[in-house]
Amino acid sequence: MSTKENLGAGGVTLLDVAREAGVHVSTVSRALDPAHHSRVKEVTRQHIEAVADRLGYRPDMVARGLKSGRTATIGVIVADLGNTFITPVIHALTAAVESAGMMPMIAETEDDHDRFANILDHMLSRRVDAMIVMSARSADRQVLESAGRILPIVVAGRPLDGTTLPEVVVDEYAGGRLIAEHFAESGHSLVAQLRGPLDVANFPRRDAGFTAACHEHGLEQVLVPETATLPVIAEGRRIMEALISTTNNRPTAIFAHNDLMALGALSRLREEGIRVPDDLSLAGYNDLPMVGHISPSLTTVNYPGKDVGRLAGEMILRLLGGEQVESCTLKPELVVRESTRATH
Amino acid sequence: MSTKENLGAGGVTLLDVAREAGVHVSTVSRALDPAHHSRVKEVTRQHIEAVADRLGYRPDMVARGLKSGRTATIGVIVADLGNTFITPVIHALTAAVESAGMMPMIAETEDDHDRFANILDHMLSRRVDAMIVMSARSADRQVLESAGRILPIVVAGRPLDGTTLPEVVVDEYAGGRLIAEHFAESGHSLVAQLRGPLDVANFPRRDAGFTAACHEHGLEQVLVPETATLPVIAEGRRIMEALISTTNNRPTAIFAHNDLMALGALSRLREEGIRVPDDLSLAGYNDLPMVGHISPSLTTVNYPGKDVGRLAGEMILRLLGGEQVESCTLKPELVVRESTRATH
DNA sequence: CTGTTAGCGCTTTCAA
DNA sequence: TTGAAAGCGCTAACAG
Repeated sequence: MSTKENLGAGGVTLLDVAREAGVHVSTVSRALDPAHHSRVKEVTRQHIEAVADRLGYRPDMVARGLKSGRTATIGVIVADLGNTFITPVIHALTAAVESAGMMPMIAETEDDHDRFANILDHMLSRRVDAMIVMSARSADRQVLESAGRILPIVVAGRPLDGTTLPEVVVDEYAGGRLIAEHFAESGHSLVAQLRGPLDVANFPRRDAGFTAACHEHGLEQVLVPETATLPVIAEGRRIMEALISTTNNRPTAIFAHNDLMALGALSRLREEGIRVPDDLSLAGYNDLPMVGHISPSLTTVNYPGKDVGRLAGEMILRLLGGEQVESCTLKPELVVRESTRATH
Repeated sequence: MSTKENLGAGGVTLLDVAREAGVHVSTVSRALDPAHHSRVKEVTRQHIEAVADRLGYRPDMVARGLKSGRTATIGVIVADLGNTFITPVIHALTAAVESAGMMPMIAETEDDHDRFANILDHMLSRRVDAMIVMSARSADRQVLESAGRILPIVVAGRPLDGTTLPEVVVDEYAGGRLIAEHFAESGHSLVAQLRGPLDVANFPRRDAGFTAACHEHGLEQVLVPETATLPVIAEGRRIMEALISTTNNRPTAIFAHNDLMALGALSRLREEGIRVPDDLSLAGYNDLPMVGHISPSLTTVNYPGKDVGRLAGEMILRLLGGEQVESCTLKPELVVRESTRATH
């Protein structure tokens, strides 16, 4: 046990182990570092390991970080933990970076630019080795890219228009198209969107894809001028309300820009006595774990979160290894369930 | 710019600022540290701050952590980010510790003991100043308490039987009672539980409270021997299935140990053509943000996540300030919605 | 194969 | 009020 008692990591230092084992601290350092295993005699190594074990030695990553410049920590910034499409992303990226001995450090912006900037700053201060950012809004680009000149950053899940940073994203335009095509095939002719915040690139892209496919298939759109300030249940309700109260020619199918907004819309529709799908078809986006289990189960677009997470994690690892990487775009898939149906 | 280029924090060190400002690094350190503001002449301080700003100085918390023993980081361990009752807890505790300049570092065990032990180890290695643990299963107690001898730990959300660590929890026994009483008042006489994992203390307590109140009110329980391995949708389905297939006298009201399990049960019941609440009443637990919006909206027990998070954060801060703290237990509230109704 | 040495960037005595 | 100096625990040359 060393003299000072401000030690969070367990109190036992390399020096303690060295003394107890009767060798020099650098020998202990080498013996305990898998990368330098080989540079120390087998029997000393075993002896050192035994001593370290007995003393309960735990490496101090803070000290290691100061010396080596690496903290084995990946900063992960998300917008809203309540939006559960990120859960599989986090699981997969954790698994990916964990295999390299790294650990994600998750923080949440609550979709606020100031909080975003703050978190970025904190993470840089804490010297995370790299970052995976899933919370980017267009206003965040400047500060994010300047951080990108300091350490490797991968933008995941939420695309960022005009960024030079590598991205792992899903083809949102294609996703929007899928919904419109599904509506067209089901015989709808008047449709509408409940749009998410336009400064989160996913949503204008879904809008663009949906709108393009509507044109191609001769669907007419009722435009709801309002867009959600956040992609959440309450905002879905609010935009749905706006649609109900202002329109006299009611669409027969609605595309809510994500599942949470669809949930909000659904509950507002129930209050109004409008039945889904009998009176109105409704589709969401993301395929949250629960939306296949509710009534009516939700037609939606699958979000390949596992792949996004795995690829983002692998990309970070490659970046840290000095390799070049290229952005990649995954394909979404339509999931048809009960909330949409053909017109008669 | 210093010579070495392994600097993650922005590249500018205290020394750089000192040189540029024409003072000694210790003066810069004092000038930039709010706690030592006073010990440096006002005009030098302003000058130093200006230089630091111009150079884009960012403190290196790794170096600071090594020297001072504090990293301004609170480890937060959760079981499952997909279970959104934790979202408000995280928001509130973030707000609480943020006011003291600290940042939570969130990690997820996925309800696995080995992962739990690993994360604990990592966090100790990284010298977090304290930890808030919301993922404890009974098997985790040993290792958790031994960590508790190294740094302050608060157990939150999930109680831990027999622990000596301070807790911020909700009265789960009372919560279980609330549901049974509600069933009794609604005229039910044969009821059942879909129980969560018994090594997570919330669930046996809910069971005990529910069972006690059943006895008091003369309710008979159909016992489902199986318990969920995890408190998730799929397990809710599975236990519901077990109840459906083995029982010939069917209960008229069911208490699922949390909302996710209730969702699973609900979807299984729909397949079976059993209507909720017409044929069967169903209650959940936690009041997840979405369960008031689905159909039928779920009767459940409110989980005061905001308070749990705030209190846990404040408790950690007090512990770090050397104060004594006492465990506290919050009261849950019943939320009656559409999924339960009176028998005729 | 092992020991010596020199710091990483910062805080914090102790002197001046 | 400021400077000098020591050192937190560890890694990584370089010697031997």
